[in-house]
Amino acid sequence: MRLSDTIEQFIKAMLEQDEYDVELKRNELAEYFSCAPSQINYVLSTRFTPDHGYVTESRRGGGGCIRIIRIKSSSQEQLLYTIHQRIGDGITEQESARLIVQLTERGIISCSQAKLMSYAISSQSLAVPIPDPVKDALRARIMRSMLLAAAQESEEI
Amino acid sequence: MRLSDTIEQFIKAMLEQDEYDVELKRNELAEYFSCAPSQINYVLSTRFTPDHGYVTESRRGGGGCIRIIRIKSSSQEQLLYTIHQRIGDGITEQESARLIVQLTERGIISCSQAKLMSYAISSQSLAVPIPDPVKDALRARIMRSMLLAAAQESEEI
DNA sequence: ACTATTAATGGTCAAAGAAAGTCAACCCCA
DNA sequence: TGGGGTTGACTTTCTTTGACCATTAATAGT
Repeated sequence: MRLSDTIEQFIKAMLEQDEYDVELKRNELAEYFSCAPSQINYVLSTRFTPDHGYVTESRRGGGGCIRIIRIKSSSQEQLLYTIHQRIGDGITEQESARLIVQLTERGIISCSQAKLMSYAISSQSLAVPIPDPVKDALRARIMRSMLLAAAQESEEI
Repeated sequence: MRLSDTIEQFIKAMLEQDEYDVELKRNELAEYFSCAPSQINYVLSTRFTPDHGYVTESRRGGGGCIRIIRIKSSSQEQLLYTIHQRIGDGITEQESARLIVQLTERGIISCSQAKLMSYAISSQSLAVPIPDPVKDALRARIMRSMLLAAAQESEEI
């Protein structure tokens, strides 16, 4: 079995117990598996991405660590996945607005969240000198991030 | 846990009780935590700045001490306005993070809103090929928009 | 009283240390 | 033989410490 797979399973086992999230030391884990620390990054970036239903955070420096948060597989996550598909590499303001309305109507996100999202990706917000295609790409990224944040929220209840 | 974090929490716990401000002896505190006195300065300068919602004063010489004051805001609208002013033409991810934490701690925005904002202006979101200064400008615009949205929310209550 | 000295504080800054991130080269097997 | 897996050199970020500096209160000397 590949080392990466072993590490992946190890982390998933940790998440089984802790349920919601897990904190780990990159160097300790690398030591434990006798591999290069960057191997851990590889595992995270190939198996613990939002697409896989996870978000990661980290801190450098003394006492630093990596935190892996699982987004529960619920109807929310399914929806997020779908939306993920719908957003793609770029999205216009109108398309975003439509998505936001739909999500609100289905009660997946709150009105407060909807408003924040709309404002965040409004043309007002993005009124900086960059080409339109880049703006659409940017809007897509911001939307994805915000939906991820919302997904985490809906799970913490 | 990091020493700095421990000291930060210790000070915040003191502030909880006294509500408004706290006076402490740098050397005593350093002694208590068995660290270099300058560690206290580090904690103050990284976690108790005006950006974090605090100001500090100090007096040297015999009987000298450090005073940490929590900036009190007259009203939510006032604070939102102030912060709005503080954003200017550009803002980094870290500065934004500080603002968001401050607003959350004061109960002006919810955790849900805070998370959404953090994610919206994360470097992840803004990972498109544009120069850093433009990113900072963009982040400023998005932050302003989102704060505006939040302000409208809190008005409606 | 007035000044000089000393002791008691806190401040600054740069270097060392302790993580994690990045990236490109290599490795290997289906 | 091409794409996923592995490694290590280099970078970035955050923390901790210590040597040296600045200021002030207390005290000693006149």
